[in-house]
Amino acid sequence: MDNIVEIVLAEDEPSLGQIIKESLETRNFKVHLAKNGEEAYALYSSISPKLLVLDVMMPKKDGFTLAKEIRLEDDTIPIIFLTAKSQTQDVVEGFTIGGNDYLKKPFSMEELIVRINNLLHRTRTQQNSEALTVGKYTFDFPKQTLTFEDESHQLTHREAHLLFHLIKNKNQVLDRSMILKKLWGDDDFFNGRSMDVFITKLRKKLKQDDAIQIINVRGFGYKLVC
Amino acid sequence: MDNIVEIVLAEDEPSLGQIIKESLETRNFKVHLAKNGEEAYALYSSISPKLLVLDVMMPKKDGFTLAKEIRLEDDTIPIIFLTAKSQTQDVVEGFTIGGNDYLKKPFSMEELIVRINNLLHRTRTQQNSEALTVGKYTFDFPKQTLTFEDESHQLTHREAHLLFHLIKNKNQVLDRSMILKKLWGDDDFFNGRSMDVFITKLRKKLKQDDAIQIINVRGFGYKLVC
DNA sequence: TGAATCGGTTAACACTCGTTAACACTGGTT
DNA sequence: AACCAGTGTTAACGAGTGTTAACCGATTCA
Repeated sequence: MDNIVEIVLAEDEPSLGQIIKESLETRNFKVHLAKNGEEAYALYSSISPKLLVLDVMMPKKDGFTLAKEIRLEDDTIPIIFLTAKSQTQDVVEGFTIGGNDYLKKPFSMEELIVRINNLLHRTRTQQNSEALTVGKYTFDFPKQTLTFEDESHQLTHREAHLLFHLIKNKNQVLDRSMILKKLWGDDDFFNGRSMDVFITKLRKKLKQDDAIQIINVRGFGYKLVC
Repeated sequence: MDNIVEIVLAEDEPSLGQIIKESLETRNFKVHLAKNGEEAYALYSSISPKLLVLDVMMPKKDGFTLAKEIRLEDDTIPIIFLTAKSQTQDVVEGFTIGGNDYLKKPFSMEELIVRINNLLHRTRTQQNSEALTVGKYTFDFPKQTLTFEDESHQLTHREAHLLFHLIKNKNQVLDRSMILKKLWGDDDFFNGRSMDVFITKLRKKLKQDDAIQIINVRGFGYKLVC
């Protein structure tokens, strides 16, 4: 019932990052520290944390940009921005809709912890384990199982993630390079070919319901229709 | 040693009461059915059951009132309330302190049985240890026992620690090298293989509930889902 | 029409993990 | 001391997973 809460913290200033991490860990949070936006995204994808704390100004990918990407996938996960004094108020406030909040630097650890607990309690009521459906299939993402009538198949991690995004964007074109960056971390030739292989695998596993198709849009990406 | 557990069930809707009674009796509980609060109190007094299952809305005496009276005499006996949808969350939760729990109608028999077993097991081990639950299992970390229905198994030290962390991070990926450092002190090749062996052992011991799975995330770690 | 490119598919490969069993170590018993 | 049971580590093999390579058809555009 009382799981340890995992948090991804993105802060490019190493010593500050370390201090925050340690402070939060004394409060029984499990903190994964990233030193830029890209790292934070990778951690977010692999760990599925309960909450994100993002410095706004970071190399590689700033906090706002990162938050926008994450909101495409999950529009409930709480995000707390750490903003410098120079950030103008209205820009920051634009981002505090949804499950967001922000803290101006410098801040006290207590303030941060209070906000984290507020946001966590606000969302504790809803759970994320809803079964997704594709045609006559049922797909349980956390369990990585794909069920057709009474037969369940276990999917691999990659297959499950790819299918998850296809379903989330059902009947829309899923951008090739976006999905590559999301799942593989980088859009290069080999990763692209690798993804094509997984599309083939998913097509095989989904062909029991021939209303389902994964259509290629040459040069753009794939679209799951059903 | 393990006498048959006696339960008093108070439910004013006769057919539902009968169904619950019969279901529980297939699980080797002896169930005494009352059709209102007063009857239930009489049964409680004469039988001294190990546990009570009380519908909240009943004629003559409602479940909460009855529970308050019983608590005057015995403040440890586990009580499970059956609540209708209309009951507000906070009123119900106010009663879940002490040895209480509640179930919202409609519920599955499985849910009820899991809660009964949890509560029975918790009182057997008294306050010193809070029982963790995984699916239909109950796990007592300090005692290193894993219980499924009425069968308890002793876990070894390593098994128990590993399971503990998996449960604490339920539905999240448990980082391979982090758990190795925590339990083995070092992340090297042999320790890694050793951990894999223990994962196998835990899977075997958890396979009586096939809703529970320990999923591998290649390169990252393991995730317990249920 | 022909060249270039993209994607579909299969198979080979490297690597990680699953599983079983043998082994070593510990502490307790006879 | 010899024995034993329980626990955890190491070894070995096989299966599973994901990447790379290779070949081919399809599409696009000059």
